[in-house]
Amino acid sequence: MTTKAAKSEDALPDEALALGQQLCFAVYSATHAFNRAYKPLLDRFGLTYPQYLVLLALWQQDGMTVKRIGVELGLDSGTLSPLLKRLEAAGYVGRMRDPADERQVIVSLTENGRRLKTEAFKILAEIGRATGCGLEEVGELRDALHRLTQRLADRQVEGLEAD
Amino acid sequence: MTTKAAKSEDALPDEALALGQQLCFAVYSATHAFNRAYKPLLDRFGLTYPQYLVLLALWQQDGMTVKRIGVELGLDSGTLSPLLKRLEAAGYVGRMRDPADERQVIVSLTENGRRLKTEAFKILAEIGRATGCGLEEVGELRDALHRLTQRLADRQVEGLEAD
DNA sequence: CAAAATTAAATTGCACGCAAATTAATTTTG
DNA sequence: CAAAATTAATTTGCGTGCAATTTAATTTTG
Repeated sequence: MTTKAAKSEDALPDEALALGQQLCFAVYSATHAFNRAYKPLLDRFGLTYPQYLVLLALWQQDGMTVKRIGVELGLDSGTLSPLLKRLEAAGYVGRMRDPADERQVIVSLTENGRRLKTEAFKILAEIGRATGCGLEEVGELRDALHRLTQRLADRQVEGLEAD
Repeated sequence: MTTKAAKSEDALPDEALALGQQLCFAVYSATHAFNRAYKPLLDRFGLTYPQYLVLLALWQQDGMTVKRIGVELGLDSGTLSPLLKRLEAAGYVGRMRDPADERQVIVSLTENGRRLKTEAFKILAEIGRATGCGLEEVGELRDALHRLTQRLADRQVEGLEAD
């Protein structure tokens, strides 16, 4: 025990830094686990998980702008532009400039994209089984994560002026 | 309501597909929120979040092989090799072939890398504040996520033979 | 109303994350 | 013990994510 770091800092024990103790790592790992679980289900349709998220958003509200989709998913145009181009190439969505405001691009489901919605319910059920959680447990965990995300995001906004 | 998809499939209502209802999306969003929260804290050291995870692992157990780090973090060598090369270039770790088994590469903290551990306690405290959760709440959420991750991973392994 | 500021997408550059192929070393086995 | 199989890293290729820049269109202002 030659390294007795941070003893006077916060009285945090060494184990506080252990990976298994970190909430952020638990979230990080769960994200990857979900990605791996979705992959074989989405591969059949040539979709990636983020592309699937875009379709989820469009199934709820078709004809959104790139900007709006970005707000829904928390992604910027730097991520969405090439992703949407691939979704278009795959034949699931179409893109066209809004005649009323040529800056905006409206993304709409194609017939194929709409058809896929039926399959999504099966994917949803499959993933639901894989999580092995009851509906109530899923709901609680989901809400707790939403609250956590919100608090982290709030900090970001405040932090622009604070120390 | 022209699209009445999946009515007979699982009796799942349309809202079941809403982004806000998805546990996977809640996890996905939380991961990004953590990334954004860590970014300004890690930028000062020229570190990315995954690089920071590697350091967390090495602070617990120095001198691990690439393979072993991959097991701890759930990453493969395709991700770790270039990441470790950057950590080495930044002066936080050194890499050398294991003389006893030349296939393996042992990753060790440099003096600089060890020194950074002290800062990590401050980062940890800062993030802890940003989450705005009590220790108990963090612990419960973390454990629930670990259980979820485990169940998803189990499915992956089984799924190799099952339908 | 024209110049300046703002906004929406797209583009560029960099770092994951993963699959697949490659290389080199070790272990298994015939 | 030599050939075959296995293992550990690296490399390559592709799709995110995000910061920063660019381009084009719209809104604000002087």
